[in-house]
Amino acid sequence: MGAVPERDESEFLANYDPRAYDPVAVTVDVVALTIRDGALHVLLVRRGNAPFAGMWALPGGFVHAGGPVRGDDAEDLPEAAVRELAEETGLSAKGGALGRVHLEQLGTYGAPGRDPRMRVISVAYLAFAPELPDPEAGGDAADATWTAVDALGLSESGEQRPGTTRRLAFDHARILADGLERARAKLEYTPLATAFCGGEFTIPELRAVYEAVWGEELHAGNFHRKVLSVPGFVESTGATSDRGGRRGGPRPRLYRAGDARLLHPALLRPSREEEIR
Amino acid sequence: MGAVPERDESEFLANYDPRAYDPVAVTVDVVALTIRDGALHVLLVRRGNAPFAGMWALPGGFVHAGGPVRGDDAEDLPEAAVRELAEETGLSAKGGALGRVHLEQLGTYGAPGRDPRMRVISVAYLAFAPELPDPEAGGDAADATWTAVDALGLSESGEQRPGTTRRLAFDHARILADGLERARAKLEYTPLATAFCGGEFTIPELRAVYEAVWGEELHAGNFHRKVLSVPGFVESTGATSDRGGRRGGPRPRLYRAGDARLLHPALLRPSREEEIR
DNA sequence: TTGAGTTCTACTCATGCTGAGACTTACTCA
DNA sequence: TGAGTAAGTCTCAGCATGAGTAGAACTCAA
Repeated sequence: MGAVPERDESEFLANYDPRAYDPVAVTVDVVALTIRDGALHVLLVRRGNAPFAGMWALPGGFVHAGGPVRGDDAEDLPEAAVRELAEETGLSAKGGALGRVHLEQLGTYGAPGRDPRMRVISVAYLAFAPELPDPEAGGDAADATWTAVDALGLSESGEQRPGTTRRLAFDHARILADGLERARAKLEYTPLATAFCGGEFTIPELRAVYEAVWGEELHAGNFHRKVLSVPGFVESTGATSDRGGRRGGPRPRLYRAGDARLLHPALLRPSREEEIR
Repeated sequence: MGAVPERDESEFLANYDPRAYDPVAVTVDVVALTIRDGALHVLLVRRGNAPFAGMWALPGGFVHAGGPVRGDDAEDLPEAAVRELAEETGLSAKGGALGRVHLEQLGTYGAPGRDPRMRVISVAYLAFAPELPDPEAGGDAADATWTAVDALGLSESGEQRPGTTRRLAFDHARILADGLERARAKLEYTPLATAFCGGEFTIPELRAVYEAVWGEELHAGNFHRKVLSVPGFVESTGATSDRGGRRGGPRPRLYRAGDARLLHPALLRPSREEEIR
């Protein structure tokens, strides 16, 4: 990063042969999450090509490395993640529906044998999106849909329970489980729940995000107090929603995301005794 | 992960040519941290070969992919991290000094141009170690030492301040900065500070770990109360240290790590107002 | 040997955050 | 129009925290 190579490195580089090593491929896979109908959904594509043709998978694909074969189109890892998301779903990357998604690196999965073709190292990304239009399949994907996470029968250990109809290819069940756990944790100490909402939202809508991701009901009054008391979490627009709740109740006020990057104090999920040991 | 390939995949795999893509290399780099003389130290090696020969770097190297060139020695990513750590430092991996280190994945760095040789994707690991013997250089390393983190002049943005003598190769300053921030955060909500101590330790020793990593003095009384009140953080051995503090004071009692995996409630670092916005 | 200085451990107290519940008000739907 | 629902505010008890005090045990130097 800004460091200057030594003098005699040019000679070294001229004689360097990358083909002297065993080949490895690098892919990106994206765990894209959104809230639909009050439930957490993940974007899945149906694989059109081998391996695992016909099974469901996270959107993703090979990183453009840049080099002699395909030309000098080297792309950075987050770029590759956005490109794959756009290609396989038909959603437009810049300014379009994907413009406002939060994207962060989740982890890298590289166990030998996880891809039958060759040694593949997959860098997984996690995306939080407000409600997006239905995707259109493209690229390698035969189909692409938002799928309710609950319908995938994921256990905490990263496997799908027997009897689940929509089975995931590769080690994507493990990656998705890790992504969900990361999302649950991030809601505690960052304001990223607002990334699931549109530009303006109500506190009950924000609470619905927490309830969908954590799978738990929260105390409405305490949640309200907490959100307003954490500095920079939300800021008031002064406006009021034009409708009350679905089944009655007064019209909630509208807020937008504040400028905080961390919630302090954090908004901890209730009772996680099981996870502590 | 347990999924069975479809019937006609064998034909597909027989015709698959991994060389049809631009070559990418995958490396692992390790941010190995320990406490020496009350200060946080990181393991650095002096590069013996180009690129960046003579500069300091995190221990690391290429992952053995397995395949036709080098033989079927495919290794998983954490394995590669432990192997590189052992090779470049002379510390023995299994049962030896490296036997009790905590290892976790930190993140993956793959910007085009970060390595002048070719497109290199580096998977970084973070290791927490109790006080280890001085390393012996090996492998590609011309030298290997524990270096005080404070001496590297790292800014929060992941760059070295001008005037720092020991300059880091590649984007290793960025990786190290990310590793330090991860370590600081992990001490808050996990009992991993105990991984910096030996098998038995005193509460003042544990406090010294927190103070070294956070760079802040803690209130001794409150720290003591907190550590003992969090369930599963430490358990008593019943024994007492055979010496008081360096400059006086009663002999502290000895504890060992408990069975908790998360601290609840967390042990938050004081006053981070700056980091919130 | 003694005394000054240090530190472990335990305690107190004020403050602030949290969970649980009650209550008022405003809205939807039948 | 009335029953049911939910937003927003409030109260109260319990717990965790930060800050300070105090006693006892130890090291080190005079």
